[in-house]
Amino acid sequence: MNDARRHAPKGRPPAAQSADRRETILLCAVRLFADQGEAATTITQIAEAAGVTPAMIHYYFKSRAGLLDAVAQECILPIVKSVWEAADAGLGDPVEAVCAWAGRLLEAARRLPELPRLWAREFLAGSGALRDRVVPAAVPVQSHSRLIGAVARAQREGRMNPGIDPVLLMPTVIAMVMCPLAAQDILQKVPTVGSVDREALARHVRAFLLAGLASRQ
Amino acid sequence: MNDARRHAPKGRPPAAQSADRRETILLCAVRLFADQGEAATTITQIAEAAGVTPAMIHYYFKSRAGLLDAVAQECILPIVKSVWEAADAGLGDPVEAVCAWAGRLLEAARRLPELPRLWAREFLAGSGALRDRVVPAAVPVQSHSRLIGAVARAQREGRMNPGIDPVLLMPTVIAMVMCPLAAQDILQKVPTVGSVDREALARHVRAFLLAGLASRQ
Amino acid sequence: MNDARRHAPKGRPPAAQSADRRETILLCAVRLFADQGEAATTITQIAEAAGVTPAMIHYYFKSRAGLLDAVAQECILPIVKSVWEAADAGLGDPVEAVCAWAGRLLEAARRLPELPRLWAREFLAGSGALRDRVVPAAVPVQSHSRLIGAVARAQREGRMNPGIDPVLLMPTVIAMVMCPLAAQDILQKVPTVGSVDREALARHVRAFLLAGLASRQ
Amino acid sequence: MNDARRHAPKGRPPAAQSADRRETILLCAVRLFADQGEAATTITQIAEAAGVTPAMIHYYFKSRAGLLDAVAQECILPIVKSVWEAADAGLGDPVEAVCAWAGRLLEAARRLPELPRLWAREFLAGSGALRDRVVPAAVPVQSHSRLIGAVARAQREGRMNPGIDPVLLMPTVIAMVMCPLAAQDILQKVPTVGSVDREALARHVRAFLLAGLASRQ
DNA sequence: TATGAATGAGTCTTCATTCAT
DNA sequence: CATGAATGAAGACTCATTCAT
Repeated sequence: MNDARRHAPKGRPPAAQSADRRETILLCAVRLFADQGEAATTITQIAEAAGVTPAMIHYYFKSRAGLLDAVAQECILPIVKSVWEAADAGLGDPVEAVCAWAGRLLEAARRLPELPRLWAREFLAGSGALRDRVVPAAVPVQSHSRLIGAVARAQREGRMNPGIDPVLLMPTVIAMVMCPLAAQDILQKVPTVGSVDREALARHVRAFLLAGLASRQ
Repeated sequence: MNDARRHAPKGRPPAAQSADRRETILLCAVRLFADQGEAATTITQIAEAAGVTPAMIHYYFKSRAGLLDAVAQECILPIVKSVWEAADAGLGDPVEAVCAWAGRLLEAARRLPELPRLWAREFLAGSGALRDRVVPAAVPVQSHSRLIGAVARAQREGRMNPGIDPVLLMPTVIAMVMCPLAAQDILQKVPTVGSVDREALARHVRAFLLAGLASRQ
Repeated sequence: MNDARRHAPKGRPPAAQSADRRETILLCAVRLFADQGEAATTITQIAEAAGVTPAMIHYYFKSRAGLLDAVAQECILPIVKSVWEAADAGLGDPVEAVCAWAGRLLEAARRLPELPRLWAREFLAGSGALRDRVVPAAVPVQSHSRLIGAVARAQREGRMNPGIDPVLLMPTVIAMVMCPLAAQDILQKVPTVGSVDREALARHVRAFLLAGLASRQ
Repeated sequence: MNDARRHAPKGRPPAAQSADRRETILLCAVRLFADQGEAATTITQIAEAAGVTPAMIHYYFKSRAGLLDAVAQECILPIVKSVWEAADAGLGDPVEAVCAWAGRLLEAARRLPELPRLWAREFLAGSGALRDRVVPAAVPVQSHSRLIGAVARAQREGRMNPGIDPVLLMPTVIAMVMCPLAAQDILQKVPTVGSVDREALARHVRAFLLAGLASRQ
């Protein structure tokens, strides 16, 4: 039977198959969490979406909590953390730093299209099992504080719009990028809008930030 | 029923008591929905918070669906609709119109402090029993289209920042106002931030909008 | 409706009915635990035996653990503790004290016929959810130590069989009383035996103890 | 199979390895059954204790029932049956016959230390999958009846304590021997007791029986 | 008007068991 | 020989809902 395995000409080896199934389950879970919220999503729904039995999900993840752990650690946190990488670079020009940061947010949303909706439903406000696994590990307080400091300095030196509240800048930028993506299905119903074009959003945000953050004159 | 309450001769008038209890239940429901999400909130939790029995809630609202109807119709929609009132006025100066609109959003969040969190969790993205009762009735497609038109016209006439995407302006403004309020508990953990001051937010948003929407020069 | 209740001529009042049902559930649980062991008994089995739904059991006892708590606290411990009451009296004549103690064991088994089997299955040896709730609260180490001391003294003074190990006396007596009762269904299969007569057991144990504990001569 | 093992030329002979593993599984099963009861023990627990996979256990024993069969047939029944061997010898002096019988019980408990706890939990009372496999095959009704007859005769002839109930003698003796061993962990908590010494128990039981069964004077 | 009692449907979870490899 | 993967059946538990009182 070793031979049978060794000569098997095609078909993915069982290990890969199993890993794939795990991946599929995680992906379906993320999608359903983004659509309905984590609390409203049952293991059975995830199993159906992934084409497996509910018991299979316990086989891979031990429990619902284990699945949430895996979703947070493997699907969400790597993407979210990438947004903050290199966030400390280029603080000499805070406007450009913020624009770069917004660009990384957009890139994250491209890599994980469910991110904007997850962010809105699960992370932005309130409490929840998924939020507890993501938010504490995702907000780099130090980087944020450094940005706030750099903005305040630039304002004192007349290089930035003094009306901007440095403390509210970061949430404002996240909001500008994520909300239109999260609200796609609402915007699609507005006849003049249609689906949100990622390129158009990037241009819009950049134009808004450059004009809004620059010092007058 | 105001009359009934006014003329009630002695003791707590039963009608008023009943109306009060109904009010209390609705309020507690709104709070729990904002904190935990509608899907994660049980009738029993609402009953405990309101100091009544679960059966009482069915007595007043017939069913969970009935409670959601009442929350949407009586607590949320009146506030949300007020944001769009007079939205068509002053479209001659879209920048000022948008600023006024942002001001009405802030006022709505002052009257219903749970609104930003509800908006983030329940209305912005995805699906949900509460969302189905609020969003379709809350987005006035026509007003929105008129605003889009006015902005586009102002851009063609050189009166507004041409980099702004008229279609994305409205979601951007909602996001700027609501997200910092919804994310209060995250922001409070950033040491340099503390609680979000409504006045400061108003100034920040206005400064951002005036600078960001104005045409250069 | 108060009237309706007040004048209701027959039928047990609802409060009593509810308490009865609780009692019935506890009784059925004790019986099944004695027959099959606690670990092998499902909530559904108890519910069926009591003529209620499984959900009803959660309504009364919150959880399986809550049911076990109630069984231990309300059904078992009161009976078990009564065995040790007045155990310190009459230690001047340990033989008589032990006989009296055996009598209280028999009385306990009369009041709770499931006790011998519960004792054998759940309390005597090993581990188990029910045992953890009963044994620690049921063995009065001090009374036992005092008895051991009194026996040793009587042996030194020549008033008791010196071959008896004082430390093993108590387990021996419990065993002599409880095992024949616990093993009724085995003994019934021995043709010459039939069911164990409580009176006969009392006489047998007393005769055995009097002869076995007395000093020779 | 002994041959196969003996002549195996090199390495660990696979057959022996397999037989060892089987043995290990049975041993672990017996231990867990004694500790927790058969009903509370899962195949997975046994597999973990034995260092194999649950599937392995099915491979060796076909099913849970098969494992129970093997435990009963191979681990428990041989030991239990040895207690009754030669039980019919020496019935001329029932007191000595009973003492010898008690000695064989102690010997059985020495060879299978789990026996007292298994006896208490699984065999003494009630019902259970393991009990059904052991008890019917373990109680030799005829030998027991003969002992009962011999005791009654000795009582009529004035050679034994007439207060003893012949029918209850056998359960009494089993109880005296097994209970202190089964209850070791309770007795260890009594400060004056400590662990039960097998030698001391043997002397205690013999002294108790000799004095308790002898006719007065 | 108000509620304690009751329940069916559905959730998460565990377990013995099977099977392809 | 051995096991990782997979599952159906069953367990405890929760919840919205109903109803007699």
